[in-house]
Amino acid sequence: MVLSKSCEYAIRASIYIGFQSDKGEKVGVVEISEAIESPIHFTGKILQTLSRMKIISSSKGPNGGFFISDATAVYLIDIVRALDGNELFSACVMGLKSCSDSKPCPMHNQVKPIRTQLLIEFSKKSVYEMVQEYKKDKYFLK
Amino acid sequence: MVLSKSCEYAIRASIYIGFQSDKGEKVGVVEISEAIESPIHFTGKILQTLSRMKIISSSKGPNGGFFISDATAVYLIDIVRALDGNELFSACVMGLKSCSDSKPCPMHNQVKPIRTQLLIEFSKKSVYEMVQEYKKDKYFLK
DNA sequence: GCAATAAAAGATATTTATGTCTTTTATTTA
DNA sequence: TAAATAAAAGACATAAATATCTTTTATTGC
Repeated sequence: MVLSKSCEYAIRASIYIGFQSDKGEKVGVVEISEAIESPIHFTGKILQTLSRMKIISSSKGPNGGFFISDATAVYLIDIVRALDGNELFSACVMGLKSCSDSKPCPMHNQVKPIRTQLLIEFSKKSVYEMVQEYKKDKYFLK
Repeated sequence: MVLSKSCEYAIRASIYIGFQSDKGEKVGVVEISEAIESPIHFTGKILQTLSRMKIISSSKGPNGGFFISDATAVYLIDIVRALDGNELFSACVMGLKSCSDSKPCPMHNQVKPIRTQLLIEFSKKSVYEMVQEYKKDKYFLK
């Protein structure tokens, strides 16, 4: 798989939170996990991570919940890096310790532009944009 | 990570086996795992899989070992598919069950050409080619 | 202050991937 | 046929990812 399950849930949760924030609403973990079809408690953990990473915000207590103050400022790449780190864009395809630009593995140079492209696409896509598309029913979150 | 550890080891093992086969030699799992710096018994399992999948060949008994009869006929994509399946090229980035060409997730259309490109590169690279580069000391196997 | 709410945090469980060890089977050579 | 060799197969162990459950902390409204 390209991204971990945690990361997949994180992306979907961020979109749903962004969608609710767009309406001025905060949203709790139960509603989120129902909306994106993910395990509740596991989702809670992921939201904690996203919160610590300042990707989403949260408030406790009644009328509390998760929200995103500025979805135009959060990009897909931020979520991916927060959950899965940068490996996808940097680790050698063959798992070689010795692989580098100066001693490249057989796939190094072929994979490099592909990764760059993936990084570019992930960097271009904001949560805001994904929320707008979601509002237009262009896709589901499960 | 892009590929599983099993798959990384499988690629490196295949190259080393191809390298030995090129010299007309069969090679055992102990030598392979030393050459590619991988856990011996785990490597044994992976070689069994590659063997079942007809990617490499093996013979038991004295002077037995693993070999590749025609390295020009084995491509990187074959090894990747044998160990990791086709997910890397097909599974939805966000893990959506509903994602498809007609109801694409926000990254579907951006990721599609990238995956196609990765598939093309994996399909172009033969074990033979990787062995030739290895013979020229262009890279290490660990 | 008290009760209710909801996230944060911690402990535990399950599953999957990774790794190890032992036994079995096939082959070769003497 | 017996001994040695090496892969195949099976059982087991460990680590990491995924998932669940319980307790704690912060906040709100009464």
